[in-house]
Amino acid sequence: MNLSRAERRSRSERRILEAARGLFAERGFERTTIRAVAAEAGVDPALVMQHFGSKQELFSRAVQDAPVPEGAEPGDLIERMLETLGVKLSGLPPASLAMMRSMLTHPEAADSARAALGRQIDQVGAVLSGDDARLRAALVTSIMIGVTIGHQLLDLDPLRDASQEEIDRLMRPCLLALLHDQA
Amino acid sequence: MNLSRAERRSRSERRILEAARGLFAERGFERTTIRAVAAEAGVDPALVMQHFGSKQELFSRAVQDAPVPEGAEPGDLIERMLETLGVKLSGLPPASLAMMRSMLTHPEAADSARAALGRQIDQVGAVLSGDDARLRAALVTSIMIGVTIGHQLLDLDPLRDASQEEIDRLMRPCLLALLHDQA
DNA sequence: GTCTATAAAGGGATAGAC
DNA sequence: GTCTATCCCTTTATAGAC
Repeated sequence: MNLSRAERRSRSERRILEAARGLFAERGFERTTIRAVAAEAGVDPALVMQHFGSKQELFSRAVQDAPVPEGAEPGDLIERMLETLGVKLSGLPPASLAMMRSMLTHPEAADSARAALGRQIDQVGAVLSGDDARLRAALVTSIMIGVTIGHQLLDLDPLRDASQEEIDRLMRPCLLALLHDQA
Repeated sequence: MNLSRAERRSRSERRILEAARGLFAERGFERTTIRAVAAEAGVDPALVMQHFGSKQELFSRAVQDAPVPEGAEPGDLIERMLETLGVKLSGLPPASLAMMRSMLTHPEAADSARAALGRQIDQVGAVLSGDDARLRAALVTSIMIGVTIGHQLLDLDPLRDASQEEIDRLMRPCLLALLHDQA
């Protein structure tokens, strides 16, 4: 039984996007080639272009679902933060990894990241009180990025070997010190 | 009065290295071209190759002085840490920026960074007590990376606008919570 | 819808003149 | 020591056949 054009098309697209996410996450934008994506997806390089028009567009589409991970709504902010960190340290979605991997070298990725992080900072900042609310929010956000990079992208030994509970336990007072109201 | 060959050579080398550091710091390894380095240094592209043999070698030489910033010797660890952070947030040397900028996408840079960070983690860990000394050291190190990236490479608004004293004041209890002895 | 062929550009590296 | 000229490979992107 044959598939319709549309079915085949969207099936190819999905496979290409998946392959792209994986490679962008692994190698970053510059070192990922259309050819490699096509090979990984088991299709022809020209097909990738046919579907997405350009490498940049492919990147945008592959990454758009999950910019840099957000998800800090009011509530038990710290617990939410740790929860998010937990997600980050276990199974951060490939799209987010791709974003982070590329944000220091690819200008467009940097812009997206800045925008996404800005939103997150605003969200967290809105929950905090004090003149320095946004600054504290920015520091917390940066800290989360640092731990995520150390763990997921640089693969630092002690972080890789640690259980999530341990990291939780150690990071909680640290985040608390930064988020807790103070002059 | 003419300069000797050796003098001219080392003068060129210095200018090339300076230009390379700047561009690697700004754009990362992949997006920095030999041609651009040469233009920035006001020399011929071929001369760059003549001096350094390959782009990779140029990168290594440009970055070797200051891998990822270390400098955490025993003593008042936290104050040292903050001091280092202060340096990072004001005038981190271009070589270190180049290193950080490239460490997520350039495999060789990643290796160097891992090694340098590993040394730093060991140093900090040696000062701490408890089974989780190394893990705490790794977290502190990652935090410093995160704040530095947010400030220097991503240029997050609240961090750019903040004074060093403010950041100091906010980060101190945060680092203290992580470094202070506990079960 | 997918592939072949190829255009077009960019960039690392080399040989040799000056 | 430095520059000119150039090779050659890689990669994105396009045109058109099947």
